[in-house]
Amino acid sequence: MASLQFELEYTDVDTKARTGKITTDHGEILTPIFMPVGTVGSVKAVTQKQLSEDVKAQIILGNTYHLYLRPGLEVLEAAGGLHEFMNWSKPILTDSGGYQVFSLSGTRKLTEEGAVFQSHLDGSKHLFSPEIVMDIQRIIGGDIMMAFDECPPGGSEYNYAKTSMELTHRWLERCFNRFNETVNKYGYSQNLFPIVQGGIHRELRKISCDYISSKNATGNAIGGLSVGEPTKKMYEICELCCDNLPVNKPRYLMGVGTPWNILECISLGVDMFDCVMPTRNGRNAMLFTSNGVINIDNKKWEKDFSPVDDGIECEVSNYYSKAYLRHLIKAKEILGLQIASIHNLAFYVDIVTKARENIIMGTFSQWKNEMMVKWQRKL
RNA sequence: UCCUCCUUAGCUCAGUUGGUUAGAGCAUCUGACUGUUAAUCAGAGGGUCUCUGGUUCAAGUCCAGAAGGGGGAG
Repeated sequence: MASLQFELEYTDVDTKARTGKITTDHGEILTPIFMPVGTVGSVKAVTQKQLSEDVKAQIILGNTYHLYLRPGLEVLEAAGGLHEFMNWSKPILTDSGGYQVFSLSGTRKLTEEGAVFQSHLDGSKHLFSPEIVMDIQRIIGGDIMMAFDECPPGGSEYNYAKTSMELTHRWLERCFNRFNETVNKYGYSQNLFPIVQGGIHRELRKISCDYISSKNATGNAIGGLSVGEPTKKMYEICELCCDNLPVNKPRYLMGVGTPWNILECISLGVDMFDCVMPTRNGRNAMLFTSNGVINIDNKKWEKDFSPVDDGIECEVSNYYSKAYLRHLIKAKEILGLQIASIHNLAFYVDIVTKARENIIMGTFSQWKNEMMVKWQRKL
């Protein structure tokens, strides 16, 4: 079984956008790609069949911290890994818990050794060291494992960002050591992606990019963005990172973002995205559509029997009406959450698919501008 | 015909012994949500307290009528 391969295909003439093909033991991924987030082995409100057939997802995420706490490693190992456990035969990427260092900062302690989390489920304490996180991800069995990093808040000043980045780098060394001295458990290869940090400080990001690149990993990630910094800053740092990471390896921008964030960052050279927004905001009645962003909760949709979105190829989006979906959401029916989530995810996947097509056709820049104008128009 | 209870926000209702700008839930509308502790959170608008008189320094609160409605007795 071979490690992940990345084949760079087309590069846009006007921007730094590019298309490519990632090959894993669970199949191919065409880039740019958006990866639905399935934290606990479930993309909330969406079945695996719907993910494949309606959303057309090529790869999904799982989360080390959450899966470790529940169902736990015994169950995951007995199941034969997360693919088997959840019946998902396409690629899986597992986040390391580095984001939880940020999002659960109130219930964890950081040391050189690692992070001690206090479980949000029962209050019990758990050490996440780079080594332990590698071991856990071996058991979960994702095709792509993420390095254990510290994700500092977006506003962190230089000194903190520097200290944090250096810790992340030392942890990275330990991650690779452990990764290299262990093997996969289920017969297919796993890959370890290191993560660039450095906050919003250009010089730190440059240092981090160089260090991360030196690991010669099969793919590289940009972390620590979309965590409170201004959007302009995010783009600036994202561009700097893309410029300083290997050209012939996939670049994964973690946690980003809105559809317009994604198009912008594709134009800067990002290949892979993931974000909770389509599912979480969908559950909160925010719909991303071909005609703009709408709040399906509003009374104005009460008698609008037109499809949720007929501008994308998704049966669910084409089939159900806005009025019906509004009714379901208002009535707090589970089906409403399902339709909203499936639609938003399908829209996200559609956006990156169209981005890919336009890059190949050489019309990316023009198409992107048209989309940007469209999204500013709120229905 | 009599007795009794009710009438406060679009809806369903709280409003202590009469005492600051009359509250809640839902609904409506705004925000927020970016490697998920979130089917969540935050906020705004909206009321001649059914009407007419009266008592009182002061009435959604007390009194008398009227109107509409619920229940009961003939």
